Formats: sequence, structure tokens, C-alpha cells
Amino acid sequence: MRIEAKRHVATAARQQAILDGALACFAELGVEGTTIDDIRRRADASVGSIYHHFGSKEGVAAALYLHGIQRYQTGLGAAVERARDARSAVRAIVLFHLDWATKNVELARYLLQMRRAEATASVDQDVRDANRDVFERLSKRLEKFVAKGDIAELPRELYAPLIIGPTQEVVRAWLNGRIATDPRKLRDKLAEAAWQSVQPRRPAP
Amino acid sequence: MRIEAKRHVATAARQQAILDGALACFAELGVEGTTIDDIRRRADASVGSIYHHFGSKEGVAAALYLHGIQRYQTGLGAAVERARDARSAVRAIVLFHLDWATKNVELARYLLQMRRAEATASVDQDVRDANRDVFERLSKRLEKFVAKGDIAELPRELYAPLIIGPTQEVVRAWLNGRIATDPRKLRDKLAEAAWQSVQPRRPAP
DNA sequence: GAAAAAATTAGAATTTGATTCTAGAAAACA
DNA sequence: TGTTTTCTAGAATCAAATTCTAATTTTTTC
Repeated sequence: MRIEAKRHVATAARQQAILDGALACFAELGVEGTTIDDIRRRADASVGSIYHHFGSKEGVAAALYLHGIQRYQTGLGAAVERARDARSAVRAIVLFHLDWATKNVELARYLLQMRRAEATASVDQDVRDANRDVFERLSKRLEKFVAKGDIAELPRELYAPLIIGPTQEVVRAWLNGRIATDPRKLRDKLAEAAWQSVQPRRPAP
Repeated sequence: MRIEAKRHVATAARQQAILDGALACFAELGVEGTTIDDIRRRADASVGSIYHHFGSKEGVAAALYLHGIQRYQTGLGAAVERARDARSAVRAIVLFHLDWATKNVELARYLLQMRRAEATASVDQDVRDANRDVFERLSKRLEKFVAKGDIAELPRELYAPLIIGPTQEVVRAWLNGRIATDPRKLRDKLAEAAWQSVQPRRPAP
């Protein structure tokens, strides 16, 4: 077979076109406000095709969500791998988050909006799995830093909120138009705050 | 008129019944999964009545959202008023948040889920207004603390994220079942972290 | 205190939009 | 080449939101 998987390629392209069309529609009209027909038109597909590939409108929304999460996490993982010490690892997390959100505004807004929306229930498990993978890799690194004393020993469930919580809130506020300043302007303060928040406290002098 | 506003009372009761029924349905079936008929049954109302009072299913969702936000903010405002110094003010914010979410689980989950959902667009302005009110009161207090040097001088848009961001993330994770520990167990660490994050930094020694 | 107006409730009729279904086209396979 | 599988089309169906018309109840007006 000279040109193998010609269909495979076409299929992937079609699916991507549908997802792209859907994101554009969702951003413009809202998820609820978007009809299958809107997506069909924008992606230049047929109703049958959409249902064949994704099963339902919700299926499209869920697939888009999963894709987005995966892209985010892949990037995050890579960014943190590069860091050589605890401080730059923490900084990398904050900076990557700010960067990703400002460079993928529509997608970021969509992920935020759909976080824990029931429309994504069908991929919840996949999202959890993906989360766990990245999370475990990050945890491994973290533990080493904790062992060395570079990072404080805290209840496990606190690390992520402390490191990313404030940044998350800033990004959310910006994406929702509650603040106008480019959040990247705050990056040094946010990175520093994240770092301080997981520092072992010296006993009071 | 001996019994004035008999209707007014009945109306308020009916509206409340619809909102209560809606919250119960939303919690059990999801917002999407709930039909007007479900709400009608649970609230023992008629379709006409629901539409008369709220205009649409989205209207019901929006009203419920606004109510919830207002209740949360009233409580938060009151909690902070009571604090006499910067440190206890910051602590009060964190503790109130943890407390409110654990005592109003269904509503908290709903608010979180609907945050920035398009269904609430119609009350966005009201939510903003309510937010601004509380926020301004809090800001006034904050400024005094900043002037006294008890709290660091930072870009305005950073205070809320730093103080409430990590707590928010913990609550979110708990409401979504990502963590099982009662978040109130983490309250001292979260309050301390919030406080530290807005402390003026001593220049490095 | 009766007539008029306004607010509220009912539930049937309509409309909108998601989903299903059947048929046909294109590629992979043997 | 014939057969099977995957994919695309779009018409038909179905479910649920919304609208509409007609009562009913309360408030207001004279």
C-alpha cells in the first residue's frame, strides 16, 4: 500500500475540523447557544458525520475538553521537566500557566467554563487519568525537594492549591474580563508568592 | 387593609419554592438534565407560573445563582466586619469561605459550576454590582492595613487571588470529589499561608 | 362595595433543536 | 474484483423549551 491510511488521515482531519468549528462556535455563541447546525456549517460537515464521530453535541464538547486538558498538561509537564531546582520548578509552573492561558485564550476560557460541567462527565475518568499522570510525575520531583528541605512538608492536597491557586484566580479574573491588566505582568509577584507559600518557615526569631 | 400584601407574600413563597425545587433538581439531575417539568413537579407549580416568574429555565438558573452569591457575600461581609486587625481579617475570609462551602454544599457546588456559565449572563451585571459592594468595603479596610504597614503594598488585583486563591482551590477540589479530607482540617495552614502571602517581605538578611 | 385593572396560574399548542435512521459513497481488504 | 467497513448525507422523528389563550385571584379605583 503506497499511500496507506489515506482514510485515517482524512478522518483525523475531519474530526479536527469539527472540534475547531465547535470551539469557534462555542466561543462566539456559547455552548448552549450553539446548535449542531452551527457546527455543521462552520466545520463544513454533515449532521451524520458529527454524530458518527462524536455521538452527540455533548460528545463534541467532551472531546474538545479532553483535548484541551491534554495539551495543557503536556506543556506543563515539559516546562517543569526543564527546571533544575525547586525554585525554578515552582516558577515554571506559574509562568507556564500564565503563558498558556494568554496564548490560548479561547481554549482556556472554554476549559475554565467547562470545568466540572456535566457535559464533560463522559470524559471525567480520562481527565482524571491524565491529571494523575502529570500529577504523579510532578509529585516525584516535589518529594525530592521536600526531602532536601527546599520545600516545606505539608499535607499532600495543599501543594497544588498553594502553588497555582492565586495564579489560577488571576487568570480566571482576566479571562472573565474582571481585570484588564495582562496577567503576565504579575508573573514575578505570583511566582515569588508561590515560592514563599511552600517555604519551610524558620521558627520565629 | 388588615392583611396587606397577602399576594406579595404568596408570590415570594412561590418563587422561593421554585428556586428550592430547582436547586434540588439541579443537584440530583444536573442543570442540563433537569427539565422544566421536573421543576414544575418538585415545586408543585405550573409551567405558566414558572415562566411568569422567571421567563425561562435559564432565568431560574440565573436567579438561583444571584441569590446564592448574595447570601455568600452577605455572610462574608459580616464575618470580616467583626475582625479587629489585619491578621484576623485575613483569617476570617479564609475561615468563612471554608465554613460556608461545607455548610451549603449543594449551593456551593452549584455556584462553582455556574461560575461564568452563559446561563447566568442575564444577572452578570447584578453579580458584578454585588461583588463591587463587598469588594469596596473590604478594600477600604485593606487600605488602612496597608497604610499601617501590616499588609504589603501590591497591585490591587493581587489581593483577592493571594488571600482566597489556595482556599478556593481546596474547596473546589473537595466539592468535586478530588480530595476527601474535610477542607476545614486545613484551615490553619490555609489561613497562615494567606496571611504570609500578603506580608511585607523583609529585605533579605 | 362594585367595576376595572393587574398579577398569577393552568395547561394545551407550537417551535426549536437534538438525535435517529436509512441510503448511498469511498476506502480498505481479500 | 467483490466484499466489508467506515464514513457522509440529509430527511424523519422525538423531546423539551417556550408561547399563548383562557381562567382565577387579588388589588386598586371610583
